[in-house]
Amino acid sequence: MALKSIKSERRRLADEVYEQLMSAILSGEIGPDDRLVQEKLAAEMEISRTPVREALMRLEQEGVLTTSPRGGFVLYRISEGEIRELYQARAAVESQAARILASQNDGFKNSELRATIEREENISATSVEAYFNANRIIHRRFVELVENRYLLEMFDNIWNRGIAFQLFAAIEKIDLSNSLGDHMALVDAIETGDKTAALDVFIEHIQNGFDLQMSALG
Amino acid sequence: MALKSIKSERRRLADEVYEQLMSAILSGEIGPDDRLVQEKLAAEMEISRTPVREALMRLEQEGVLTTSPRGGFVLYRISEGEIRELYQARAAVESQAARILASQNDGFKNSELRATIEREENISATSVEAYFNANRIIHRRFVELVENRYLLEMFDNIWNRGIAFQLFAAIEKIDLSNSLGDHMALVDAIETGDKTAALDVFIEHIQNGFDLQMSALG
DNA sequence: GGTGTGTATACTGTATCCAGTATCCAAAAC
DNA sequence: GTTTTGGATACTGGATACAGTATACACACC
Repeated sequence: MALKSIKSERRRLADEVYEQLMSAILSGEIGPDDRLVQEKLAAEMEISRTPVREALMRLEQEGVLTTSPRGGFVLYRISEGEIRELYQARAAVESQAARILASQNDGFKNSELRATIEREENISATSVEAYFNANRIIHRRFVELVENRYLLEMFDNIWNRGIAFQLFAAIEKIDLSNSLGDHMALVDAIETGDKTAALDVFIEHIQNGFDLQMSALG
Repeated sequence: MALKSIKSERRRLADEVYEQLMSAILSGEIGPDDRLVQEKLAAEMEISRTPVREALMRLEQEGVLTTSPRGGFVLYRISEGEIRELYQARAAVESQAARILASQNDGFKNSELRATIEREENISATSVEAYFNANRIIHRRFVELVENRYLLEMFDNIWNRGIAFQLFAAIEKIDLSNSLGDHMALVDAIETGDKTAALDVFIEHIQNGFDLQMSALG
């Protein structure tokens, strides 16, 4: 007899709320002009304010939301300077991931990366979110393969902050089809086994993304 | 008439609790065998459970605490594998900081770094915490000077996780007096303006710390 | 003595309640 | 018409109340 544990890791209601809000933000259902008020949300979801409050505060702490002076929470409006900082932080995490992958130079991981890129860039998506997601999945895969929970956590943390504006995709979507070569080139660099080269290529790739972003914003 | 704003940025009670707990952990007042129970803490601090709960959950989310099966929270016991990951994450953040500082090669910042190292290593401290703190301040200064809030946030996040074990100081304290040269060498590398060299030196420095840590544990 | 079962206890998550504070609006004063 | 000001309103943070669940302990049974 081998019964499976049923308890499915004690889920808090707040987590549910958190996820719902996150996906509503990602899908654009919640926009920059929406004010999120505890009471309203609680009523809508037919639960009490307590778990809603928790979820909102967590999103605030993560930099996705901010308190509005009129009460309630709104999407955090990132400044131009912060965008630069965010890209720098991204570079730190992802380039270090690349460096590690290069030093491992694991054939299986490399082909896994290529497969992911292939798969995600072949999606026939038209919406911005779809592009954002594809790009995110590709970049995330590099970090996942390092098998370092903290790096991955930092990665998610950074990308979540850009979520409301699809920051890291706003431009890349324009020519995502062209960028296939770019992403593959990242794997190429890793495959040389040259740590420094791999790191540099990543930093450059991200720098390019930043430049495009900036020129797009004006 | 120029009156100063009085409102002193709306402080939440939960923040107070958070800080008290954090410093109690840092000072060792709260040890690995202590169980933190909402009701008890609330009673002790003479407030309700609500803000206590918030603070505890925040510490849990940050990886400092974890829920005990018997209820309550306890210090998160980091595994050996996680220590490796944590050092890797540190390397990502701090080496990228070094890279940026090298590219700026700002004389003022460099001397600021030297001053900090000088100051902190001259403390005549005997306690582990004091050493931990000095080391933390030194390393933090590098990241601060990059003026990137996300990098700094990641730095704090990482170091907070090691807090309960004074992870990053456990060894360095042994020969902190010898390590003055080491830290100064970091600045030297930055001062060459060679981005890659600066990055590599940092990675190596952190790697050394990890090796020492491991040999001490194992 | 060891093993299983029922019951008390401890502690949590969620709901509700209460009090304070900031915002908004509209009427009064200039 | 503009500014001041009193008061209603909206919303939050914190306290309290409630109910469910997991752990621990003691007693019964073999």
